[in-house]
Amino acid sequence: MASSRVTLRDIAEEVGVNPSTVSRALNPKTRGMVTGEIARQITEAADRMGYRPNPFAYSLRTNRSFTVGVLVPDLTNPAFAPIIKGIDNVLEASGYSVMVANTDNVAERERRNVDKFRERHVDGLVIATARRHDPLIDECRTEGTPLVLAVRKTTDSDISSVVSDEVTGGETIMSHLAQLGHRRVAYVAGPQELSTGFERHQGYVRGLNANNLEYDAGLVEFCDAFTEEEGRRAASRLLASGRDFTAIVAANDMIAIGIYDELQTKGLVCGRDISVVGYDDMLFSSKFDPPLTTMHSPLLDIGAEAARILLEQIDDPETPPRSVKMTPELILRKSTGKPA
Amino acid sequence: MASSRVTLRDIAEEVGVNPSTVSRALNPKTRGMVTGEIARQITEAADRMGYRPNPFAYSLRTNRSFTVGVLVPDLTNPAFAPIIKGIDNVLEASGYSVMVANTDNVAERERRNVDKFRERHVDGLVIATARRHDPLIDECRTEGTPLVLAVRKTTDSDISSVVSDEVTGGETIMSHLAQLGHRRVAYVAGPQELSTGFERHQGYVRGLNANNLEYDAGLVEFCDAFTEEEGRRAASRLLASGRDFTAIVAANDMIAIGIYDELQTKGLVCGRDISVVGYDDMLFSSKFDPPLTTMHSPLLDIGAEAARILLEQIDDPETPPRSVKMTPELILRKSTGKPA
DNA sequence: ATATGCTCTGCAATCGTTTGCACAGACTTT
DNA sequence: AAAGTCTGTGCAAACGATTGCAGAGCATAT
Repeated sequence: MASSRVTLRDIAEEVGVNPSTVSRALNPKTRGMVTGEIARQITEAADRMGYRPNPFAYSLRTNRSFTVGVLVPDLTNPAFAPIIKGIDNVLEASGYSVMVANTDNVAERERRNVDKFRERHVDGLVIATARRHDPLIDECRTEGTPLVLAVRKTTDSDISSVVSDEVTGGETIMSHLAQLGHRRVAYVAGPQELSTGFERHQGYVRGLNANNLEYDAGLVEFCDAFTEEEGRRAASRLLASGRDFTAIVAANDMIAIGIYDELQTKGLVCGRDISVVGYDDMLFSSKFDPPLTTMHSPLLDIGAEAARILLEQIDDPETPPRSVKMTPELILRKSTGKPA
Repeated sequence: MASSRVTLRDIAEEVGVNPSTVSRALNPKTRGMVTGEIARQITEAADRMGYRPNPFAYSLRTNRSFTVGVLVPDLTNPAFAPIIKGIDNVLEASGYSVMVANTDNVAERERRNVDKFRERHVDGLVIATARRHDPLIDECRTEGTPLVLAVRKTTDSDISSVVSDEVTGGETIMSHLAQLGHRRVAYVAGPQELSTGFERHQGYVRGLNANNLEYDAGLVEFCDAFTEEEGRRAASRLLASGRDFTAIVAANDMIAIGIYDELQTKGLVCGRDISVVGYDDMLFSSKFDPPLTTMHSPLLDIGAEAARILLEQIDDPETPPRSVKMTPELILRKSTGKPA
């Protein structure tokens, strides 16, 4: 009675009709074609016999796999895991399965996995690894499988994406700091080839202007990656520069942690001697020492929305690309205060 | 030149042979059957034309999908994400794709997803949601798809699993505490229907004995889930009991965090007034306030090893079940100290 | 009464592989 | 030289669905 041993043919024999009739009866779209009573018998038999369509046969015939591929730089990074969860939640409800691939930020692995996804004929792709200029994404687009970018987008606007409004996020942070009285705030930027890194930095600059603070190139340091270690090094450079500042804003929470590390080794206490603000509000950022003031990115929602758009696109490939921008929210905690 | 438009038949026509010959030439196992020169021409043509086998056709014929399903309670939980990453790493290298499903600890969702995996004919399953007595797992076993349990296992020993040595882990923690001079240590246990919760508690009891400390039922509180909130409540009960103790060991880091919360609201300072130890050494446990002394669970390795065993089992279904136990490692940080 | 249309079902092809079987030709063996 | 391997290839049948097409049966319109 168990696994998909029972086929359309079995049911057909049971009921005494042709397999094609069974197929039609079981497919909602064609069910109307078959006589009510027969259709009833067929579904009854199918249930009784425990019929489960063979997905390979189905896919071979239709070229649909009810599968989508998800590409992330790091499954274990709290700034990405929620995205996958959001995707999984909506896709599971729609009967899709999600295949994930971890790329550790290496382009070659990204390409390899996208190729694998394509070979497997996934119905769609959600990619969270995009660079602002990304040949891989270009290929994907021209190649034609539905695609939506999550969190990180390309400069290209005619491709679906769902991200958070990074620049106003960055701007808001600056206003918060300005309001507290900070005049000289340093910035530890993320990789500029990523939209997140780029736009958050843009937000910083705008925030400076909006609050009549002047831009000082000596106050911004760039990281090659969104990592603790990079953050620590940047903070170290900042501190060593001898420049004067009362706050540091980080391009994300991971970098902020690195800043925490460096401040601590230098004997500075964050929140009192100097303010620090992060970005993303990733898991446990409220548990750090001190709890981190940060901009909340609605990652779960981003994932869910990306999945929804992808489904639209799968259902109707003619759907024009759609880009949505979620709004982040400032979370005030203990790492910021009035300037010392 | 692009997607899998080119089939065996195309190559066959190009080279002037029968598709079956092409199939044999391209399959390493049967390549020897075909004349060297022809085989060479075939691979050359295949490369040139960009041949990619159609996975659906392959799977339909062979019933192999080169896909494995992974079931976890929570993708975003740092105590699970690394497992998936470990699995993904080894499976990716072997050409498999991994499908993940998030179950949020709800049995019905576990079943639904396992069913889905089966319908999709995954070649194997790794499950990280098992309860000690788990009907779903029993079914899986009798049903026959290769299966390995990760982190959480059933009481059943004839089923492959890879876990960490929880009881000696728990025991070691107690020895550490005893060595510091603690005589009365409380325990906040995890769900007893999970092997982790159960065995870690067992380790606690053994550790008590090993160090000539007596068991006091009033000093152990049970949690219904490995969550911060449950931990907080348990700590609250403990504190309210009026009992005397100088340390609390938590069944995992999440619970430990909850304990931190409660201590803080009660004005107790962890590491000085009272010691706390966690379990798992999940991401950021070194960043908490204070940095958490905890038992490191080699989650990445567990995932990787689970994947390896699964591959063995897939390659040869007759392989007897294998259970491996990884050894955890105590990480000393700031949350433990001499009794106040 | 014939023509026309409509509804339902069956036939058979197809998707792209793999693989058992038959067989042709060459190579041993006696 | 006849008989018996052995090798390499092709043929065709699966695997289990979907779907265009044809036609049977019946009702309606002419």
